[in-house]
Amino acid sequence: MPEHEFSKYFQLFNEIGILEQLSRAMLEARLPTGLLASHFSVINHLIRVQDGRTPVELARAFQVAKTTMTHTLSGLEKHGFIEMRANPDDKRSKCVWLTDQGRAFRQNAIRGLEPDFHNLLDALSPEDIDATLPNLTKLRMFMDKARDKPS
Amino acid sequence: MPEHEFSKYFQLFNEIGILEQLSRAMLEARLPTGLLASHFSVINHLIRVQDGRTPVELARAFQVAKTTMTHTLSGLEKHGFIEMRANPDDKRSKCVWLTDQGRAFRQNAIRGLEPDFHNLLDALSPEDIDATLPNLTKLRMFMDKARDKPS
DNA sequence: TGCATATAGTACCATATCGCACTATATAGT
DNA sequence: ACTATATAGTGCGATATGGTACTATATGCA
Repeated sequence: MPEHEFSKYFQLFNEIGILEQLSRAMLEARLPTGLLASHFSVINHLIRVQDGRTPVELARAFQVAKTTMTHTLSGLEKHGFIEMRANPDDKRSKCVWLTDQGRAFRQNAIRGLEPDFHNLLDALSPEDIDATLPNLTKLRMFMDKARDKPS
Repeated sequence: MPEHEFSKYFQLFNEIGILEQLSRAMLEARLPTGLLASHFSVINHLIRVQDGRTPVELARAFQVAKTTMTHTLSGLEKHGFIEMRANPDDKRSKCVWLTDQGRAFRQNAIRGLEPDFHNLLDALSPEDIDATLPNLTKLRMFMDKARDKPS
């Protein structure tokens, strides 16, 4: 692979890394003290795919260690945003259910982000996003699929 | 801001977050045990902007806490990849200098990434990157500029 | 010059994340 | 049914990162 081509992928991942940091900071600035992007992401995921997921399913979805997910969930439970109930299908397992407060937490965070996103209209139009997002999705799906294969 | 527009920004940052995690894992798989993406990034930055930077300059460049950078640098020093020398212009301060081993560490990591990037050709062509990268750069520069302003 | 304030680096503590090991339960093969 | 193996969740220890407070030095201003 020629240097100039290598460099393009390198730059792409570099921008992605910086943007991740900036966007995480933007989100966390809108969250109550003690709550992080990881907490929001889990709640948001439970809304999207329906709650009742098990901790292991969530850990896989976010590609974090099981123990990390246990820790994140215990924080969410302490805030009353989720409830852990027994899994009727598997006595080893539990299911995670959203509470009304958990749903409200998500709504408030999203409402808080709206002015931030509004500001971004000056930097990147919705049409720009339309031109960008499909490529990122394509790359993400490929890397996601490839992640467990041998190198 | 209408919901479908809000949703575009939301999806964009979601993809960015997932891609950051996947690409970090890809990089770290190519690094020697005990070395993380943060270590590589600092060495890489020192190559790009010339070494001799101070820890505070590096912390600002990566937007991490000063203490985090101290910790990362101490790891790099332990591996013999950098040297910390007194700053002749400021007795409070130090300068970070690359060693030959530090430069070799970067070269090896980059060489290791080449097959990974090669595989990505199937997912995202260099032309796709050309269509994507400028938008990401635009967004990153805007957010970077906005990050210290009041909301 | 002298003093107030700002900055660089670090020690210390809190928390997030991860890997390992363990228990309880589930699943597969006989 | 029995046994071997796999899986779910958690306790524990290690490390990465961030915040606070401190010391030494720099800078700005009277």
